[in-house]
Amino acid sequence: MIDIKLIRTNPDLVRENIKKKFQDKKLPLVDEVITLDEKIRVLKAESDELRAKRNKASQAIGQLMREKKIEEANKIKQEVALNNQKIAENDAVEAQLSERIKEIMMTIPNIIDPSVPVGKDDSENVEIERFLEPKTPSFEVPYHLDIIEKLNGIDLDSARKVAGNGFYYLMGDIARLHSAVLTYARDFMIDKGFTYCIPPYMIRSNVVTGVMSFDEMDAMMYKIEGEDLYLIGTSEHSMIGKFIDTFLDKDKLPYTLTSYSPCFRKEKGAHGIEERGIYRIHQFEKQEMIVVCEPTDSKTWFEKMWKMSVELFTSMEIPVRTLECCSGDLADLKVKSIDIEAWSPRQQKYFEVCSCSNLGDAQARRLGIRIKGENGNYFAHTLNNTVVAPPRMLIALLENHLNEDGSVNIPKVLRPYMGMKEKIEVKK
RNA sequence: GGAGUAGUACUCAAGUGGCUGAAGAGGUGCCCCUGCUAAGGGUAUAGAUCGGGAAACUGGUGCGAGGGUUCAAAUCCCUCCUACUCCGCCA
Repeated sequence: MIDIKLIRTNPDLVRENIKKKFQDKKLPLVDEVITLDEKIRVLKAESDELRAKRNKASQAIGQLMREKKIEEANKIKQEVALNNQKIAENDAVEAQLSERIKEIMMTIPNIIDPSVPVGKDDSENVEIERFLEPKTPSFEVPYHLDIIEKLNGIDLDSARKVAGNGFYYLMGDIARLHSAVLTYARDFMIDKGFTYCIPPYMIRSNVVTGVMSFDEMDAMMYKIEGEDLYLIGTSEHSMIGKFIDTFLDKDKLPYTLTSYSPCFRKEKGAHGIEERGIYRIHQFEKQEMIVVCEPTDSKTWFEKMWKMSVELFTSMEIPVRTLECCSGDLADLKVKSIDIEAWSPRQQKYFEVCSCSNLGDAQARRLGIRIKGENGNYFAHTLNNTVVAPPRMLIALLENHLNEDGSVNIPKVLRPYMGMKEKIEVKK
């Protein structure tokens, strides 16, 4: 959500930005919101004046009542009643206008960073840099489910019976590896100076509507029956919710948090063949990082954050590349975003495992996250990035460390979390 | 889950319909007096947010949140949230 003042003072910048994002349909909205904004301000001024009149009249009535001049008071009462009718009418129109303005403002995209490449969709995202040499094993790498099954690491049949499609039992060493990745990633982030946090896994509806649109909510969130509670789709929901409608102390910034949570998603809609197994599921676990900082620091944090992801993955000996989101593929709230993609030896291509985003002040404006400044308050900048999201990242791990006999090598950094085991062996 | 009490500005706190956008105190800023491990006196300072104005300034909203009653609500009514105490239940 951008500042409506920006539209008042620099509508061309906003229009340019919309064009860069190939959302030309939205161009008329700029003019509409300008007109509505003018209308509502005129109306407000009128209402304010009427209210001022009423306040004065009410005071006068009080004065007269004290002096027991009841009749005079009653006369003024009648006038005020008329006044109030007009106020009520104005209020109704005002509510309508402001709702439409809000609706529009929610859809007008955030101003993207000048460094963001212009492009229509994800096909025009730009590869930035590769880290570690992508491997091409001499043998055929099976689908991740087959790798895991051969290691007795998963029971989908029982899961389907117990909870339905989209759930899993991870078993034995695979389950342990899953936890090891999370624990290692947690410690990695703590070493980077982030504060570890376990947030609520359910949130109230007012937080949900604060962090996403109705359509997103409908497509993703599970509601608890009979309660005003939803299961979180990512800990970002709880973590950003932590800051809704708050004033932050300048000297406590930046907030650098790394949170663990299970994530629950409905995942409505059809899924492709490549999304079988544990790629897209209703329940998974994730370590996340978020930063709330001074506006002047967000660019620096953005660079630091995606580099942390790269470092984390390369430390587990998984080749990755960074891919910059082009203007058209960038979500409306984002200023800039970089995906980290891990190498899949089976598919001989990279696939997304992390997404690092700088939201500028758009999210903070929408949620009322402000910093107390010496000369007035201003909105903070917010950023978020995946640390690791197993089981998905497990796919990358297993494929990259697979041996021809079906066993999987455990990267050195994970061994302390795996009882110093070096390998997960195929069970006979 | 049941019963009770409470939620006012940076903090504590007064306030049961108009004279309260908020007494009083603490805190903080400045000044004075005094002088030694202190204290006293004076004075200033009220947040947030949306408007108008070049500015001085000025209008609206605002007393946990949202509704309602009224010419007028911190004050009365309803719903919700939070905290505390007691009871019940339970990892």
